[in-house]
Amino acid sequence: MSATERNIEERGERKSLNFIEQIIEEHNKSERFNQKVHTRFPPEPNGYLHIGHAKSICLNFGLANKYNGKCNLRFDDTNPATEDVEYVDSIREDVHWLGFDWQDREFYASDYFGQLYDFACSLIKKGLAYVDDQPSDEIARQKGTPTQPGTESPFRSRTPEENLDLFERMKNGEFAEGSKILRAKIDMSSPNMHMRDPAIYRIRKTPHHRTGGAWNIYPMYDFAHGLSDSIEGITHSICTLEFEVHRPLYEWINNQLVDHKPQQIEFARLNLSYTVMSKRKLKELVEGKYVKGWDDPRMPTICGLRRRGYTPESIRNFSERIGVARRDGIIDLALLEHSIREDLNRRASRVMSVLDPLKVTLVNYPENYSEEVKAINNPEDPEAGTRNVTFTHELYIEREDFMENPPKKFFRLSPGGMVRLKYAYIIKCLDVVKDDHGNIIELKCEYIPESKSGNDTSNIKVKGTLHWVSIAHSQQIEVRIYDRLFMDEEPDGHKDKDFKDFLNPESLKILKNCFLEQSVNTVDLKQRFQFERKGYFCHDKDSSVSNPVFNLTVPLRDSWAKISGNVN
RNA sequence: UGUCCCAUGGUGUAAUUGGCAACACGUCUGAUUUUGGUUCAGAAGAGUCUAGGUUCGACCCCUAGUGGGACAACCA
Repeated sequence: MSATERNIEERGERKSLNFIEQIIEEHNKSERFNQKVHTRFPPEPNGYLHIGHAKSICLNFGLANKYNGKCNLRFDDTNPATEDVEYVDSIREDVHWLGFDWQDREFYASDYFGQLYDFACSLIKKGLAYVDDQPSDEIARQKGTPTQPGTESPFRSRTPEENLDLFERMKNGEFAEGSKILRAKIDMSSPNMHMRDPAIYRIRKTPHHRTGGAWNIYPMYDFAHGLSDSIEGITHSICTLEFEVHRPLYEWINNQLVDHKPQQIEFARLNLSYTVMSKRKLKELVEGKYVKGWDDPRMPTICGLRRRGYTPESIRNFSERIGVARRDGIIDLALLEHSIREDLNRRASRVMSVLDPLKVTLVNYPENYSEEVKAINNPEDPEAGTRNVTFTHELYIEREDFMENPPKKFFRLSPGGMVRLKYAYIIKCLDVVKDDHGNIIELKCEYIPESKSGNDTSNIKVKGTLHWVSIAHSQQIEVRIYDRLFMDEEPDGHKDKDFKDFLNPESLKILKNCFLEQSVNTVDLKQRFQFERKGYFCHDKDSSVSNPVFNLTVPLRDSWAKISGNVN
């Protein structure tokens, strides 16, 4: 656990409990679950996990951890038509990567298909479930509307014997998909639509990714979920707000069939500004090639954030900070960015890289000479030590660090102006070289020999310090600059517009002419870097030996951008 | 013309009913700084959706209203 996490936790323990913790502590007082806390994270393996899932994962595992309980990983795989092992693997990887361990408790709703079938039979025997032969559209019609009661199915009064027989034959594959369905017999006039004889088992002849062709019928979510929770001894079944209206059904089913009855608790799902979070929309972005895949660094998926350079710790801190409640809202993306900056500031090695090079020639520095200057790897961490960087008469600086006609508060390089090259010398700009089109292509500068970092006797005070690389001692790299994927705070919050209308055309900029100091070995890189004065970067999997690629994780805060009006 | 949930600075969360409200992010000042980063010091910003009620006392309890959300998949 990090110092930040500990601080947050201590603050939390000293102060208030979130509403779920309050419920748990009430249960502990009343001994409802014998002081036990057992949660589960129940993804459906039909898509990749995103930052919203991370909130749920941190919540479920975090609560278990806090109350000395356990948290299971359970795949809610009751719909073979949409699910796949590809997703199972990615989910497993993502939960692990986030830092959580479910030990030997990796379960699948499909593990319980046998038991679930038996439970359905008992429901039938109790006269609380029946097989309906009507087509789905007819059943839907009879459901009524939220304001009008439904009507009862003509098959509602079949005898348990007949239902049992029919249900068994459904299982045996005697009937076509959609021709019959098992429904719970509850109340067609309930104000809660979910209580109007909900479907609990349907015929599906699609092979299941785990049970293969063993089953011709599959339980519906409402039937399988609560019973799976009960089977696993879950005490607190935490889910998002949209399941709130399912809670009466969740409880009805468990009340009919089992002794151990978990408590379902709903919380508001995470919404992040400038992004979309629904699986459907993320899938649309991937399939429509608006992004390069589920792990595109612009995606809010766990794998996308990972590739972007986010650390598990930063995501855990983020979920701690956003809290948990029952009202929906939108979290400011700035909070996520703050979390990763905070983490990377502490641990990322600083290196110098020029992303938009402008050549600087030091006219008074010997041509065939070079010196090694000492650079600090991480000012936040003395243990990180130092490294040497080579200094010569031909350098690159950042193009934006020079202005021919600078505004007042610009304290970088300009004609006649002086600036320090970090860890090296102060230089003075003597001349601006332009091409035929008037573009600046080079600066002729002189260096001040007495100004060398470490033993500066020049007595010159400069306001700016620039990063740089020696042209002869740098390596060319590709840098991918990412910005928010959407230009609107709530891209899916406009009734008359498609969320894709707000796609940011500049969400990815590929810079191929960047130069990185030689000290960095760009082969087989796992660590994250701060490119001085620019931001945090990580090595991308698209890298090759001849073309190293770095992703921008997040830029440094930039108060100059605010002053100069170049705010993102 | 229904049922249920929600409502606290810009954003997100707090506040054993009992000191006109705290924390984080964001914003703004200033200091430090060989990263316009970090750090440090400070500031602005809500009187808790509205109206009643209970109470000596309400962000908190009750009622009504308003606003937002959820609910009619053989999805989860």
